[in-house]
Amino acid sequence: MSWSIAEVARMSKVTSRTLRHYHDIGLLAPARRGANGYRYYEQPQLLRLQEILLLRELGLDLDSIGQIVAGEQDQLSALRRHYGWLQSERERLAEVARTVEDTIRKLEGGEEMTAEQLWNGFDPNSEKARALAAEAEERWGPQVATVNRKVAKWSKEKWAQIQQQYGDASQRIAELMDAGLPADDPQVIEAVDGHFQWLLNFWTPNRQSYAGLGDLYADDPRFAEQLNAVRPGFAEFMRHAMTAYALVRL
Amino acid sequence: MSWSIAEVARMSKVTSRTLRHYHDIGLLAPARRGANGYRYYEQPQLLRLQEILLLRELGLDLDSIGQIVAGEQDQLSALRRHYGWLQSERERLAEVARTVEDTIRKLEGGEEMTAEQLWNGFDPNSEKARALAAEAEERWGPQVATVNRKVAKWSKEKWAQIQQQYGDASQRIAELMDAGLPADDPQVIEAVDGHFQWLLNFWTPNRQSYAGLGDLYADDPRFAEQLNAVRPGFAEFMRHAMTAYALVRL
DNA sequence: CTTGCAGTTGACGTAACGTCAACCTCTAAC
DNA sequence: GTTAGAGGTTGACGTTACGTCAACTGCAAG
Repeated sequence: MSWSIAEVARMSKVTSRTLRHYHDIGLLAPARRGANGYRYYEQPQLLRLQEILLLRELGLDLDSIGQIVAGEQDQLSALRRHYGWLQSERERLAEVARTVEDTIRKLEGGEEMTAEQLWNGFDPNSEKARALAAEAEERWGPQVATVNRKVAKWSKEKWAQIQQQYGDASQRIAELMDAGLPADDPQVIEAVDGHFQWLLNFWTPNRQSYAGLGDLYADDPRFAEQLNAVRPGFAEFMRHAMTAYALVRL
Repeated sequence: MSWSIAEVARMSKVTSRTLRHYHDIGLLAPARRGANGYRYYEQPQLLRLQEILLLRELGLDLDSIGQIVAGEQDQLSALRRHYGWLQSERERLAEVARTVEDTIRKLEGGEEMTAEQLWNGFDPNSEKARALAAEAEERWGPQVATVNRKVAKWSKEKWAQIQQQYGDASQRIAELMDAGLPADDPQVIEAVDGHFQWLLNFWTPNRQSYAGLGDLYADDPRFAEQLNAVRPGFAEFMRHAMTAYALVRL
């Protein structure tokens, strides 16, 4: 039993380009090649591929992976080394983040906040956020209260991250809108998934509620104002895009 | 007043190649070019360079930096976005590290520890480490006790990181030894700096004590055994290299 | 026989430079 | 006046892990 490159790609959720690349760098050669040059893989190659992908998920580079699967390096010591690297990299990022934070504070001291800096409006302590939260609690009940309690405990780091996640998602969607794509274009749907993933930080929508949130975005002037600050007409575009997303994916 | 590319490079601690690169990508053009094609920079360029380097230290990519110094993007919102990215990247690494940790534990369950996995021998709870610590305390007194108390509080992440720092440093030195370089070669000295930096996690040596440690490495059979496991003759090489380092740098 | 999907081999692009190579220019010493 | 040495120039390749064409071939179905 042997499989073609596309079959292997589908089975292992990698692209055929990746498999060709692995062949090029000698990480995973196919079992044989057809007279036409096609690559054919068999059981042992699949097992090796699984091993490779497992190590890849751990963040190891292909070179190290190659040494490990070839038995040239001890897997355990390679992982220990990698673990140490991960820790120091993490610490480095933490230090950089601290410096960035200090810089932001210094800049904030001198400058007033501009509208752009408030583009997302999701500061949990803002008037607007509090008003929305109270209203939401009244309209949707105790679930919202749970969310409110959850997010109140988030650190400023987590807030910054989620804020940026939202910013990135709407930015991507807005760019597709700029490109003239319709709101139900597959690319737009895919980009809306970024918004959906972001929303999962707060609650888990279903088809109805996600589309409903889209309506709220366009109908509630406070939301609409936020969104249209990104691009004129963005709120309406989001409504359609979210509805399309809900239909296709939820 | 104008400066040549090498002068600017020295003043700002970047390479001239970097300055040429920044010119190529339009991030920092020189004030003028001589008839011979030489780049000449003046005050405004230096200021702009300082700004660029400051942002670079914060981990921003050159593209974003370009937009900021060109005034096309708000510095504050760019930094906020970057801060969010740093946090999510940090969290991603933490998750990967956890997975790696789990994998290591699984592997450890099945396999015996090999000599290679113990190459550094710096597990603080090992017999060997305890014996050395007790002896050191007897020989060098209360300073060692302080260090012992300090390291006892380190987390396993920190230990892994420091362990790997040591492993990397000795690996680099050993490779230079393989290449046949003498122990006082500038490249070796530079590599020994990695060992010195690692040692700073424990205590701060001076010229005498660092060279003394080198002697200990070669003379004390317990240390020598560790080191010679990396490469035969490595302990003796380290003694010379550390002595050379102490003379040149300390 | 055509259509269309799936396969092939290049080759370029990505980030931020490091590191040659081959050649030119300046400065100071002999 | 020459020469050595430091410093300048423009390419161009290498790094990571593929994505993304482009141009072409193979194979099965209508």
